[in-house]
Amino acid sequence: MKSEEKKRTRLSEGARKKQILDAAIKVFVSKGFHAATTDDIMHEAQIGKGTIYQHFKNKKELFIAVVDRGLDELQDVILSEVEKADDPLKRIENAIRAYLTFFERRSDLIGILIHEQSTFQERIAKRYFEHYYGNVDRIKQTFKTGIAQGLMKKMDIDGAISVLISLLNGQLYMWQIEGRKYRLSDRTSVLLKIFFTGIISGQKRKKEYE
Amino acid sequence: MKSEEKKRTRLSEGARKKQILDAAIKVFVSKGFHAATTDDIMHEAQIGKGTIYQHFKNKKELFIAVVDRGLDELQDVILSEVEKADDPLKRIENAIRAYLTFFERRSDLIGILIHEQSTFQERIAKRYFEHYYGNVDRIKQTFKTGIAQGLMKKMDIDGAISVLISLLNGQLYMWQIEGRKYRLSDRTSVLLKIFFTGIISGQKRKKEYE
DNA sequence: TCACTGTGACTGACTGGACAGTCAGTAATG
DNA sequence: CATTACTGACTGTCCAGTCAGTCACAGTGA
Repeated sequence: MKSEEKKRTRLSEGARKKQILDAAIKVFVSKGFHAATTDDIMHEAQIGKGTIYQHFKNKKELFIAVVDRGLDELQDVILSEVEKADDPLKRIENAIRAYLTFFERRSDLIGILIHEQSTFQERIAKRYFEHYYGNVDRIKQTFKTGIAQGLMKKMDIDGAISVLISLLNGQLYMWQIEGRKYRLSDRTSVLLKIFFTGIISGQKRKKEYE
Repeated sequence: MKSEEKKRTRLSEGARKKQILDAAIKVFVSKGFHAATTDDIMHEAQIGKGTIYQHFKNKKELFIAVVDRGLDELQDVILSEVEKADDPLKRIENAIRAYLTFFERRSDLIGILIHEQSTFQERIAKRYFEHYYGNVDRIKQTFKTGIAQGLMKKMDIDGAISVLISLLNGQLYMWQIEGRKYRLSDRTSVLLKIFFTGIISGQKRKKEYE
């Protein structure tokens, strides 16, 4: 344990930043924002502490950068899946599937995203919603089309989208705190069924709520 | 500002504990767990720092006690509302309304609950679910009855409950990070409508998902 | 009714440890 | 050789938790 090579290397801006982000997400995931120390991150990345501060103003900015990278990835995946269909219902279905599949693969991001919002509320909310509403506007358009085509009920669109997003976020949330003991994507079918057709059976009682 | 009375008083176990919890929730709400210091809490409660440690092992235990008190309140409210109806659909409706109304009134608890789970995951999850599943078992029974009576579709009950809980938690979550700019209970009607009857209009497309 | 006293609830200045961020020095690279 | 990316020991700050001392109050007996 003594003959440590101290191979100091120089890297391009981008490569070094990626190296730090990769190390940072590992550490943030395993320890959480507050318990994670910059020393942990520097060891994980096998670089000096000062190097971190050449690329990121402080620990918080580094954390935000980690989150941003994740949100960008998510947005890309959803957009590309949604575009594979024209039918509004299929588009919504694709978005839901893409969302759950993405986080099944990148479950490390869940804790990070949840944590971010609870800790940095004000400052982050805005940026988060820029990301978010980029997608929301598209979803809204899809709903309008669906209603115009008579495929969906006339409804409070903002409310319905809020319900959908809540549903998806809530699913991540529960999956996470229950210890991910089932496959997230196994919930897709109940989720779709309920969101599309509800839980009530038969027309009579339905009328009360429509 | 100099002639401060230092009225040292003695209180019963219960009264002192309540005093500390009341001060603690204020401070935790306004600053968050990490930024809140025991000094803040002691000033808010107008007691000495040591007194806190006579009643709570450490800052974390104090935080958990704050959360516990909130969860107990919630459980009481929901139970009493649910029991006002016999019809399974009405029971579910009552639970949903009670949940949203409760948090509209006690919105301070939302941030606390969200934060808790993201920060203390493992340790807390168990206790949280003890609380939670106390209600979940009851909900499950209600679903079974509803299905037996032919009011609800035959479905994956665990999945459906998970969807409902996700939906509700997700709503709190979004309401919170969007800055509570609408009335939470204004979402009740869309939420009920979708959960009970879905978004699809007309029988044809519905069949694909039922 | 009052004075005295023992108990333990209460206090807050202090301590020890942790950790973010700095900066003087080191060495890789052109 | 000059430049500058890189390093990590060091510093200043912050704060949870402690504990030696203080004082409110109940109990006791005169």
